[in-house]
Amino acid sequence: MAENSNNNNSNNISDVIETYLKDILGQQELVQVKRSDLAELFQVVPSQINYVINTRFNIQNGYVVESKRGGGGYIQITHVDLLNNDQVFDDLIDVIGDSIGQANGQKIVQALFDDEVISQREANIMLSAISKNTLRIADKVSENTVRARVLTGMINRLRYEEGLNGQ
Amino acid sequence: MAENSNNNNSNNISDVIETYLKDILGQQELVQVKRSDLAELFQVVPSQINYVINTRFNIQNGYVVESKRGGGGYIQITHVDLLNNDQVFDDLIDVIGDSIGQANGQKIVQALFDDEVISQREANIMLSAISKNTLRIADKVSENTVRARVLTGMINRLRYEEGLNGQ
DNA sequence: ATATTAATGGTCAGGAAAGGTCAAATGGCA
DNA sequence: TGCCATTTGACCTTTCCTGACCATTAATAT
Repeated sequence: MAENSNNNNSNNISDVIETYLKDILGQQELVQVKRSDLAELFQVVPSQINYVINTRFNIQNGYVVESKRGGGGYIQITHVDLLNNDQVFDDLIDVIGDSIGQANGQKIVQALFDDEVISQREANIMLSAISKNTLRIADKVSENTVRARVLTGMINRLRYEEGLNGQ
Repeated sequence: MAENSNNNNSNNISDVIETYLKDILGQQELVQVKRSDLAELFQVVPSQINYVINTRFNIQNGYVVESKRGGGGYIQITHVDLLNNDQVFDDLIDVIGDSIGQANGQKIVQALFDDEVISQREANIMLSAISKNTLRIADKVSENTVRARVLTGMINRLRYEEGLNGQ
C-alpha cells in the first residue's frame, strides 16, 4: 500500500517515457527521435508517443517540439530557456489567454521555477494564488478567467522590478 | 480545534486511517498510496479516504496533499515543517477574515515587506495577485471574498518551505 | 518530370483506470 | 433533542492507452 518509491513515482509508461526523454535533455539541449523506434523501445503504440509529447513537452512546460514525416522522419524536442527570453514569456501569456485551468497553470509556474526565473518561495506563492482551493468561485468559467488574470498579472510583474506598487 | 496528534479513543475508522498514515509519516517525509488499496485495506468506500484527508491532512496541520487520476494514479501526502509559525501570520489572517478590499490588502503586504518577511519581488507578486485590476469580478462582494482567500492562501504558504506544490 | 508507392508522423474518438464531489443517511454526544 | 462528525454511494472529471484513419515527405518507377 504505502510505497515510498522515491523520486520517480508512478507506474504508467507515459511517465517512464517522459523521464527517459528528460534524462537525455538533461545532458543535451535537444533530442531527436524516431517515433516508431521510441514506441517499440517501450512497447507502446506510436500514437502514445504523441500523447506523451502533448501532455509533457508543450510550451507550458518550456519545450518546443518540431517534427518531420516521410522517410527519415523524426520528432525533435528542444528545451527553451525561459530565463532571459522575453519572447517565450509572451508565448506563455499567450497560452494562458483569457482562461486557464489549475493543472495548466501549475505547469507554467513549474516551468518558471525549473528555469530559475522564480525562486521556490515565489513559485509557491504563485501556486497558492491560482490554486483551485483558494480561487474557488461559483462557476468554473469565471474561476478560470480570474485565474488567467491573476497568473498573467504575476508573470508580467516579474518583468518590471522597480519599487513596490499595487497597480 | 484541539491539536490532538494521537487521540486513540478511536471507535471510528477515520481515526484509524489517520493514525495509520501518520505512523508512516512519522518515519518518512512522504507517503504515497493508491486510494482504492487503502479503502480496501480498511474496508471502507474509496470516498472515505478523501474525507479523512480533507479533515485531517490539510495545510493548516502541516500536510500537503497531491494526487493524480487515471492509470497509475495515487494520493501523496507530504509532511512539511513549519518555518514561521509566527503569531503574526495568524493575526494577519484574522484581520483579513472572509473579505478584504484592495487598499487594506495592500497594507498587509506592505507590512510584510516592511518587516522583511517577504522580499520586494515577493511583495510585487502578491500585490499583483490581489490587485483590483487583475481580480476584477462582477460584484464587489465576491471580489473581496476571493481577494481574502488569495491573500490568506499566499500568507499561509509562507509558513512552509519544502517542495513545490499546488493545492 | 510526373505519377505512384513506401515510409513516417498526426489526429481523434473511445474505453478503461484511477481519484473527486456532493448530498443523503447514520451515529454520537452535549 | 439537536448539532456535528462520520459513512456511504451515485455520479463526475482527469489521465492513460489503443487503434483506425489521415497527412506529409521521400523514394522509385514510368
